Parts: sequence; C-alpha cells; structure tokens
Amino acid sequence: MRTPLLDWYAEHARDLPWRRADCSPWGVLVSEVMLQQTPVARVEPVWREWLARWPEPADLAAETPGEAVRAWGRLGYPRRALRLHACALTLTQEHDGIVPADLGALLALPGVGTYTAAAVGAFAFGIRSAVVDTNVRRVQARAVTGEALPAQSLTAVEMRLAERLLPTDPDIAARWNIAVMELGALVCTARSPDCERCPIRDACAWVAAGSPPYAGPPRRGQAWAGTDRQCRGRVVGALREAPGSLAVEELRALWPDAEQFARSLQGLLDDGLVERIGSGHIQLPGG
DNA sequence: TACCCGTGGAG
DNA sequence: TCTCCAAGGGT
Repeated sequence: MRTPLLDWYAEHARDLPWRRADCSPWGVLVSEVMLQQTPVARVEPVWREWLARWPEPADLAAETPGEAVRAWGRLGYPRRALRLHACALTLTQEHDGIVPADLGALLALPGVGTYTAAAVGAFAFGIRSAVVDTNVRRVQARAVTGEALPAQSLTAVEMRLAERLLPTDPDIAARWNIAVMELGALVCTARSPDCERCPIRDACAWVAAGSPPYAGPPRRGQAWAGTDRQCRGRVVGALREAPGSLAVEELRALWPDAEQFARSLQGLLDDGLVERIGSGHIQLPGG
C-alpha cells in the first residue's frame, strides 16, 4: 500500500534504536515509557544504557527500585522509573519474563495507559490499534478538523476518529501510526509547522481554511518555580547523586520553605520514590 | 474531570 | 528572560 504519508515516512523516518527490527518488545516498552512527556533526544542515550544493562525484564527486576530511579537520570517524572521497575517484576512473576502480546494484559501493567498499550501492541507485535499521542492529536486536529491545536485533553471523538482513519491491514496500520506520529514530530509541529514540506498539505483542512490561529480556551502552562515539584526534584536529584543515604537536615537545606519541604518529602515517601532509613536519614528505595 | 507529577531545549 | 511544550499515567 502506498499513500503520500507512508511514502514520506519511508523517506524521512528517523533511525531510532527502538524502531529497528532487532529491538525486543521489552526495548519498545522501555522506550515508550521513557518517551512519555520527554523528548527523543534526551531519551535515546538513557535508553541505550538501560537496554545494555537490563536486556530483559528479569534483569531489571533483580535490581532495587532505587537503582532504576538512579539510572533514570534527569529524564523527569521519576515515578516512571519506579513503574518500569514494577513492570519488570510483574512481567517476571506473571508473564514468564516476557512482554505480553495482548492489549488488555499490557494495559494492566504499571505505568502503561491507553497510549502506551496501543503503542507497544502496534510497534512490538503488529497489533492493529490506534496509537493516539500528542502528535497524532495535533495532526488530526489540523488535517481533519481544521483547527490549529487539539483540545487540552484527549476526547472520545478523537479516539474514534483515529480508529476510523486507521488502515485495515494490521501491518500497514502499525506503519500508519508511526508515520502520523513522525509527521507531527518533524513537520506538523506545535510551534511552527512546516507546511511546505508536508506530504498531505493538499488534503489538510487547516491549510484549506487559511491556517487560522488557535481559537480555543487559553492553555494554562505548568507553573514551576516554587512548586512542590521543583522541591521534590531537588530532593530526588540530591539522592540520585549521593552514594548512599542523606540526613534529613541535608535535604532540608535544599529548600527555603520548611512546610513545603515537609509536604514534598512526605509526598516522595508516599510515592515510594524515597524511604526512611535509620534515624533521620533518607535514601532511594532499596538503597 | 482537573490536577499532580520533572526536566531542559527552542523560539 | 520567559513561555511553551515534549511518544502520558494515575487519581
């Protein structure tokens, strides 16, 4: 099957390690979790380290959760590292140490939601499933709906549209999914779409409408300075760099507001990202 | 549903 | 500088 989009992908697709034919389903799963809200350029080196160190789920399952958090480095949202470690345990204990080729079983894994289950199903196993990420949503919003940007959160209408657009043949569908994502990542970008190089511009509803600017409700950015997240990040960052544990007072010195520090530390403890050890010391889980 | 959860690069 | 945003998930 040939379409302008699939032809474009064949010519312009990036050569990413988790897209290669010799990449295991585990490698695909790790990549998808790392890529949640984190750009490809920062994921790639960490992904290579993880797959070299933990080539199979059982290898990661044999480590402490804290080691996963440490190896996560600065990818952000370190709870994902924890969930990937939990994933490895579940796979080892309940799936014979392999990634299941089943959307329902994938969805039941820690840290695997609708998107990641569909992506692993499609890219690792060739299952026909609509893979709808922020790129796909944006391409659909423009090409089909004629709007500059999609809604703030994924709607049922968008999912149905993606399923309707998906080619019938599973192998072509998998290639279609990744082609739409790649188009959104390389050409139909959020800030400055390069419509001159777009393979489907002649069919684009947004271009046909004169590329009107975003007209929806104001998109609220995420505050950062002075938030609990910044505080948490500082604490986990310090523990990641430390060989062992740190005294609570050392961590306390990282943040000016005592009340916010206490709340953030408690949040980290509740999340299992850190743990208490001895009297007044904190470490990554399991050491 | 809306909000919380990190980090760093681009414009 | 500062805002935006990047292959989302969990609650």
